[in-house]
Amino acid sequence: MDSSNVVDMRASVREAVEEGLSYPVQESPLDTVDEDISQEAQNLGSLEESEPAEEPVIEVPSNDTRSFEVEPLIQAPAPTVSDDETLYNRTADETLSSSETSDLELRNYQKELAQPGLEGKNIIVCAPTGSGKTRVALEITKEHLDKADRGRRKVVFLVNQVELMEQQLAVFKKNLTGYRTIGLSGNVDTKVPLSELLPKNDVIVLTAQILLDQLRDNLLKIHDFSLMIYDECHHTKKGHPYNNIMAFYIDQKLDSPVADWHPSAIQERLPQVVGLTASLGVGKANNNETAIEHILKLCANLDTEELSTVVQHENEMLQYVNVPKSDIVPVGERAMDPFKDIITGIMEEIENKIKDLHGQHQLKERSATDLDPPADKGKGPYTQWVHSLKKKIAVIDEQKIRWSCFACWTNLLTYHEALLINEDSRTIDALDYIRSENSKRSTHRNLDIDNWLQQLFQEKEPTISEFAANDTFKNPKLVKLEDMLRKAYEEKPDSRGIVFCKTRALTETLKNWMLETESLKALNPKCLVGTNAAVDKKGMTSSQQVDVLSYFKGGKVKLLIATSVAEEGLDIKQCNLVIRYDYVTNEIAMVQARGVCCPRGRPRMLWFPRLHVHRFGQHL
DNA sequence: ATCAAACGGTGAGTGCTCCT
DNA sequence: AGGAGCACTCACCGTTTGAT
Repeated sequence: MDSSNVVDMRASVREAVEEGLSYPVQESPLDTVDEDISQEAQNLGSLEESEPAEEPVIEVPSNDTRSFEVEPLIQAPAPTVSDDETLYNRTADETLSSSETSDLELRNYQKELAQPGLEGKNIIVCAPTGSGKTRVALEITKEHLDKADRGRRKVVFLVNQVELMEQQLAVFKKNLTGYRTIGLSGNVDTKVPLSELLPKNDVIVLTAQILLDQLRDNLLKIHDFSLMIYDECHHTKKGHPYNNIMAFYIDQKLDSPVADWHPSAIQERLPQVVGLTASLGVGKANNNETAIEHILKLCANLDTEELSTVVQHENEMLQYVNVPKSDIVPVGERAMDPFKDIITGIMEEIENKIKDLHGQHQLKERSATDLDPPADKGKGPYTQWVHSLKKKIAVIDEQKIRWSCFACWTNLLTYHEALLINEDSRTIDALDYIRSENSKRSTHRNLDIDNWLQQLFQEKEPTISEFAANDTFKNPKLVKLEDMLRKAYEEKPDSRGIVFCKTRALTETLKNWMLETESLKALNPKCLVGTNAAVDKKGMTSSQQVDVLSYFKGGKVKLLIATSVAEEGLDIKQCNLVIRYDYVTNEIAMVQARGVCCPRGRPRMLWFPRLHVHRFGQHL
């Protein structure tokens, strides 16, 4: 299907929803949200929280749709065996404890969440991570399957990551006795196509892409399933596989005449759709209208009748859900940064050289302004400029000048990257980076320029080295980080922590820094990054990931330094300290990461938001 | 087992238009 | 002139698939 079709479809359904043709989604309760949202907008982070939990609970008497505040209304009293949702651990005692929970009754608030789903409605279950959404989904699945003859009903549980598939499959297998459950993902090496597995199983746990491929190839139809559950359903938008799958659903729905849009008639042909999420998010919205629109869009995409949130038993839920203490720690930049000054000097010389070379070659009318770099090196605009410069150099005809310019350019890029490293990490890391890049550089063309460039650096190298070793110019961010980590682990030596940062390279330099720092060495920090990048680009293989995680659980590694890979889905029970190292993403990740910690001890979120850093600098 | 390619989401920055 | 809003590009991260 053409993607423009998808969009149109979506729009028309949305209109239908809004006009009340199919399901009247009441907007009025949203009014109660207004204050909260505008308040958030003023919040500096403004990501601090975005609880869609405050969304309308349609058809539930909702005179008091309250939000779960991030601010700890109640300090979590730390139940001993926490939630059954986190079954990532597969050690013996963990499995034991989870099997114990399997027979437990649903908690009241979970019953509340499940209720509309049990009635067969299309719902989105919206509750914080750790509240046991999977348990709710299980209950709905069970009820759904129990109601019909064996084999007549098929449930598909969709996830967006391979590891989640394994996690959820384990939960379903353990708790859904009497039914046949199977899991499938791109990583599972099976020659049996999904369409053949389907008749032999009652519940299938899938990564979304698999189902999407089958639908596209016409091997499966939406009505082959009677219940679809979307884990982390806030992804159901734009071109995400979830949304593409729902496009098939909506296709089928629109195929039938409007007169047939009677709930019971629809149920005959279409599966029930259940979404699970901690937070629907508000997209790029920065005001109420667009926020509401975003949420309505998601609801339309998932053909949702009702948003299920906890209202009546909120207090009970708060006992179980982890409400971490969250701090924002403003940190200034280095008061004096000789490294930056020296490197900036070198870069200016190179920039001028490029201008010269370019001038020799280029015709007059080529505007020289293109070659004027932004004043602030080591910042975003400069990144843009450097990369656009590459294109300009590439079109120089004369080979020798092009080569020379290119040599200058690669140096410039290296220095720029080094400044970025210096910003978030140690000067020595930045210096090492320059050194290693320099050693990689080929000089086989024997250009004068290479010597010139090398000399430029070598002249300054001893001075830089000296500064790098000088404690006076330490990065304040690192000083603060060390301080916090040291205190946290002194207070509770058996803590586990995660530091989130933006790039893979930064995870590496932070790890090295910790290993070379006396007070942090003992934590034995390890990096956790995604599997996509090749190993030589600081990527990891999935087996390495598993290793690191098991070390972390076992306590051999007490601190993880991770990119966004650890944000979603990975439930790491023991973790009670989360630090976002100058890394602010979006409100969903925020809510997710909050859920990563367990309620034991005193979980904390600590931010180093860039915004604050800047503000602070100005005020000083 | 490993890698690259294709694809999608996100944030940040740029340049354009429109409005005040 | 200056700001808001929008579409666009880029870099980065993630996933899956398929080839080696």
